[in-house]
Amino acid sequence: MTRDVKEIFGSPVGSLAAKVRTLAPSMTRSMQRVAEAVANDPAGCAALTVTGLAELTGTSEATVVRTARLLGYPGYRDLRLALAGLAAQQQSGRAPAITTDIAVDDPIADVVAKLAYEEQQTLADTAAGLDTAQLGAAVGALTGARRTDVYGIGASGLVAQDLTQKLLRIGLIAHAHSDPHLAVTNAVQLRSGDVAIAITHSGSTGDVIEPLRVAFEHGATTVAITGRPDSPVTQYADHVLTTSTSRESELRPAAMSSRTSQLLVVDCLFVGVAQRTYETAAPALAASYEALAHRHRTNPR
Amino acid sequence: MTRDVKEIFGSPVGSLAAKVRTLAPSMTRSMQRVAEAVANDPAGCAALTVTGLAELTGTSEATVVRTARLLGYPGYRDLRLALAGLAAQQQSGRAPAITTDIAVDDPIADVVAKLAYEEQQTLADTAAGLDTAQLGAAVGALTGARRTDVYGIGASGLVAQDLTQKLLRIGLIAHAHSDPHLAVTNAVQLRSGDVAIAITHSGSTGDVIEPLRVAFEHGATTVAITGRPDSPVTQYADHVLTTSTSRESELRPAAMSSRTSQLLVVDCLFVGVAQRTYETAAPALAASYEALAHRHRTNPR
DNA sequence: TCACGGATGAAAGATATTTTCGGTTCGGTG
DNA sequence: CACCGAACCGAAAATATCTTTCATCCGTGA
Repeated sequence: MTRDVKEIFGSPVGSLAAKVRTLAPSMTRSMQRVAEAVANDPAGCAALTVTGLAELTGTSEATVVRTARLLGYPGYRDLRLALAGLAAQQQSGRAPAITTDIAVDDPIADVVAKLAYEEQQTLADTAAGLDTAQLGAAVGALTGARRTDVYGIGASGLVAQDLTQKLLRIGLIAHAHSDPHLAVTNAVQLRSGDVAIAITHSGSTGDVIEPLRVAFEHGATTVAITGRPDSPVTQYADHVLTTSTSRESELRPAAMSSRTSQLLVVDCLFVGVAQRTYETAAPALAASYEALAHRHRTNPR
Repeated sequence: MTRDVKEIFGSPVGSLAAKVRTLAPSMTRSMQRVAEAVANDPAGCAALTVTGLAELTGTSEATVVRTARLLGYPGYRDLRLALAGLAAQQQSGRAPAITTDIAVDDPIADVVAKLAYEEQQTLADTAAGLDTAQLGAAVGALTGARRTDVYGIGASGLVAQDLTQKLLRIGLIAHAHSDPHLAVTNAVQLRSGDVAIAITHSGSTGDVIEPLRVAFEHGATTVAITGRPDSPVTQYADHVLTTSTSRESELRPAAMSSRTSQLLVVDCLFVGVAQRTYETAAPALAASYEALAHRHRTNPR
């Protein structure tokens, strides 16, 4: 046979349409119909069986197989796999382009995509902007602390609790305070060697600044986790950990991205401390996991 | 026009590895072997027939088909097509970034980078795996609810509180419960038209399942947010929202990524509800922002 | 130890793909 | 105009592949 059949299985599939055009002249009428269908709608054809494609093009299975052969595949099965790949590439090629704000009439799928994208963005920004020296210093302070108090209100209060839960798990003594009065009352107890952490996005939440100030004045090592590195809270902070602030919109208040950002910082603190106290932290983590096992119903299998 | 660009043939293609991770715990040993082979080498497996893959993994055809089913495909044939698509994407697109686990002696900068990367991964996986139909249904239920109760314990308890805070801000009546007894006591009060949401990564936390069951039996619409779509909690859930499970390591327990995942789902719920009740939600959001203004010290430049 | 329930694979059954083969069309030819 | 041959085409048989069923096996808990 003089025509040189080039093996394209495993080579870029993007040339399929071109190949169809090249080979079209040497095809019989029915084969052209099949080839055309395949070139026009790879994804759709990938979903069809030989019989289906034969019916769609008004031809027979044999013709479909012959066409597949002509296009360089061992049979229809392999053409179909290649089509699936092509379809996937086309799909992924289309950039989601989710740069716009979330709109009131966005379908739910868009909401998911946009939120996920924005939170990813927030994480990247936070990681990029985080001062590792400050972080390291904060970790150092936590590692040697006699006790640690964490202040946060509203959404930041949950982050404070999250940090506290984690620190407790590795054997540190930590408390979260969201009641301003109790926070101050406790802050008075702190002294050198203790750590106080304030979490506030705006950096100007009085109820959180106040206990930090008291802790600061009593000699505790103070840390601020805030999105505004020039805000009042930093005034009383030995170490400032900056969270990133992303675009906010009406349907996505700042609290949402700041929470993501704060949690990343908190996780970094936790892992940092766990590293430095690995000898005690690892068994403590294992133990707390163990202790909870019986609270879970037997796993179905 | 369908907005689900990730979907081909009804199954998300981009998240296969994530899906394997999510479902792995509920798989039998042999099925895990098959799933692992598929996740490790999509391209290679796409070239194999059922029999071939069965031999490769040392199992039987039946097991391969069962695994394909579990992964959400009608049969092996469709899994194979999806694999071909995945392979094409991987080959053409970016090489999948491989990160190592966080090690005890990683410098702090690496810790930040790895954590941020893994959380981003978790977000992407969650978004890809989230069933928008279920999400939409849950949003619909929340929108018309007389009242909403949210159950969560430990880290999930914080997520429950986060959701509650948000819903309250847009004028819904919502409560978070982390005390199992109080939760059940309150669940008894629920009736048709009310909504109960259980948040549990393992899906088998008895203290969270119990109130959901009670709510379910009293006619409330029930929602489960869990990383195990086949776990006991789903038994009493009208709508199941699946969070993704990422690789966990000693220094990065599962709780960390599950929290990220859960929060994304919660945010989606919130935004969804806010969209549908925009007329009342927007002013409510503005009002709550307004009310807090005086609690912040005047902002310095 | 035994009984039980789920996990597993061998083989039967169903479907899809490939091959075979004979009918049909079409252009050329006597 | 009748005939011939070659290529085209599709129905159906043959084969490969996938799916389902069912008996066995294995681990588990009493």
